Amino acid sequence: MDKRDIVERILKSIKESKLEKTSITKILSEKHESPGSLYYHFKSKDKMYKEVLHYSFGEIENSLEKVKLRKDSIKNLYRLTERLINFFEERDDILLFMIIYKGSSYIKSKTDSKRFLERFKKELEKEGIDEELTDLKLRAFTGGLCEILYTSIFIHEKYLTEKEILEICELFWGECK
Amino acid sequence: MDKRDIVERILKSIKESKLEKTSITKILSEKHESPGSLYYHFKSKDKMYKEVLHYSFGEIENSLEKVKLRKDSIKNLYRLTERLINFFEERDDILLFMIIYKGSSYIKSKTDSKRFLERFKKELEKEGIDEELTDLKLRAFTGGLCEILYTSIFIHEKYLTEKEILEICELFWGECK
DNA sequence: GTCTATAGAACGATAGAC
DNA sequence: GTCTATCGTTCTATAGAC
Repeated sequence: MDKRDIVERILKSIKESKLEKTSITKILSEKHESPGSLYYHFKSKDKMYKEVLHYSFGEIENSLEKVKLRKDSIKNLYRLTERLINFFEERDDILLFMIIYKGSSYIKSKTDSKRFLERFKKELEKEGIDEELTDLKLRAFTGGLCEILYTSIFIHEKYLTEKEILEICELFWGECK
Repeated sequence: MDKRDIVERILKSIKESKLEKTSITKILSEKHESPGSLYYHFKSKDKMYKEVLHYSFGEIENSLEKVKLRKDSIKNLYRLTERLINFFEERDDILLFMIIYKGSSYIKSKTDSKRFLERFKKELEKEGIDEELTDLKLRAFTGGLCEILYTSIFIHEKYLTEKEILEICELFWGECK
């Protein structure tokens, strides 16, 4: 058992049992382990959840960093969006956590600093849109995308079609010339 | 104490203490009441949360119903959006609940039937957009709007400016001619 | 319809052996 | 680094008096 293992188990448990029913007792009892070993790695449940948040943001960033960007800006936004969608469809546990973590008492910090959005931001800056509008757009994008993916994956239980992905891109980034 | 009172107290507690720390014991102890009276009104915590969801959707619907619609469609979408924003700024407890309820184990139903979106849908239909795209747009709108409002109200602790509201409308509904 | 009292389970966290 | 055992608290829910 290591930190990463604990974080992954918390994500799994949240997806299956939601926030209130995700407990230390529970994630241990599955594999008949003991709390002692868990508290060796983390001092408290607070610290565990903070690590879950940090890990989740990190995974998204890592995934986006693999996208090779070119010089023509709009296509870059399309590529980044596509990758983000693929990531969340693979890691629907992280998707759910991204949506609901604001409701957890274990994450008290008011920061919502989504560093992974920086890559999108840089592309938008190339187009010369003023910063305030860019931020608004990016918040609309993350919120909107998460809601769309949540409904598709968890309610309708299917992935987005290529057509839908294209429509999302056009909605937020404009038409691809 | 009646059903509505209990629901309001749960919303208040979630806003202040988040999901895991919102308990029957807690919402009672504030006013030194007893669990007996609470369980007279609701059979279980599940039922209470279901009522919170139902009540929250209802409040949004009631608020939107007061918007007088005219024949020119785009302005109607603007008016509805403005009212929705005003509502959520007044009822930030309901806003938070709308965002995070998916993470609660007490709300097991997979329905996300947001009836309050029907009013927006009808306006979009007038423009002759196909239904699939309309649904996508509406999901993007709700998710995006909630994320924007969450960041503004809970992180930056301020309301949206008129300019920002206009930009949101333009982003989702196109320019107002 | 609200109270007191309490059952019975689950929780987070710790101490100390190995 | 993982184990067993357990402390003290809090939880949902119920029974029965008023």
